[in-house]
Amino acid sequence: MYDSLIRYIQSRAAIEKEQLDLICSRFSALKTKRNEILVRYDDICQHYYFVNKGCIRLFTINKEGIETSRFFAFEGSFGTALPSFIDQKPTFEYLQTIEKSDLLVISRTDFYQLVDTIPAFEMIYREILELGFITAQKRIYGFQGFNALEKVQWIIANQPQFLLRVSNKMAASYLGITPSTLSRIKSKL
Amino acid sequence: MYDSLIRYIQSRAAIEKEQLDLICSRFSALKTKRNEILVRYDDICQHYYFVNKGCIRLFTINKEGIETSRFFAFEGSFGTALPSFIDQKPTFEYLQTIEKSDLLVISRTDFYQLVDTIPAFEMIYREILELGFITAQKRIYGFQGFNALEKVQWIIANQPQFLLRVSNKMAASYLGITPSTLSRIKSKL
DNA sequence: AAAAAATGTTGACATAGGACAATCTTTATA
DNA sequence: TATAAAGATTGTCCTATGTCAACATTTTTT
Repeated sequence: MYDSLIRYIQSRAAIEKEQLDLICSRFSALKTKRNEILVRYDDICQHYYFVNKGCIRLFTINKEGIETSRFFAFEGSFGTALPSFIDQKPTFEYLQTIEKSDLLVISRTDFYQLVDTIPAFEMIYREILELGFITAQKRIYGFQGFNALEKVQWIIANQPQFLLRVSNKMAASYLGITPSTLSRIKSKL
Repeated sequence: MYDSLIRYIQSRAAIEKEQLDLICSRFSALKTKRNEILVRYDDICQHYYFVNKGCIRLFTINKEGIETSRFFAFEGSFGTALPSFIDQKPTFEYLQTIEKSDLLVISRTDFYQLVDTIPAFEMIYREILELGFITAQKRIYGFQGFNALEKVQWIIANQPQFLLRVSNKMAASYLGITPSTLSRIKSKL
């Protein structure tokens, strides 16, 4: 059950077995259905999730009812409504599993307790933040000035599995284009 | 000289005078001219900058010679070419002071040494990353689906001083619109 | 398995904002 | 201070992509 998480940690930091066990002991298993909502608009996010199997999606719904996908975490990666998790303010977004999924969950309290007591875990969190920051930067500046075709080519180059795993509608809303436009572009590739 | 930096740190973490002095001792003063380049395209970023006075800008120039502004740091904040600073890969971007500025500079080596030895400093860096992450998210998702007018309104609401401090050209390239469009919008506000 | 709902595709049309160019204004340089 | 260079503004025109609608396909529910 913890195999993937252990691999994740060991590939990023040298750590003793005892501490690794301590970390794992703070995560519990959670099985979810397709389209199950984990965090709602007004919730304050209290958990960090690790995806063993499936996929979680972070998204918003605006006043016109249009969904915008913000972030996807696939197998072997962490995800949550991070701004709310950090600041403990309402998320103003939704977190869901878009497929039947196996997750590992840790509470915020336990998470920060591990961050504060296990240097290797602190380092891993710092790396998640650094990487998240860099990814966000690339997303902003990669997309700045890109037209629809270039955005699609970018996502194919950077996350080859993305268009295969995610519905057109979700993919389009992630790329900031309409499903019609994405459909037209795909037919010409 | 260190007043602003000390205020920055003390407002974010409880810290003893001794450690505060140690931190300050690792920063040295740097006076720069308007449009002085601090980091070039092929450089690997080796310094973190704190702005006492003036403003630093991070930007790129694409193959057609068009500049895109990525980030601005004004008085009392930190800035650098963070992805390169973190990963020690070429920046592929430029860092400059857009006005005559007074900066404090710390080397990467000293910076990470402070992160690893002074918990309060580690916490501040983590906060910078968390905040940077949140800001980047807001920038992405705030702008996703915004038209030009909404982008301008957003920047006025979120960084009121921005349009006053920064040239039209730089502001437009930050917002991902042309100077013409920005000009037209401002005339209708 | 049938019916209903959601999603995907494709066409016709409309429009926001980019490209380019002509001034005007501010800033830099000699 | 004069001249040159860079930036800002505004007009005209054009294109990428959005909107809306019709139909096709896939998924969900009964």
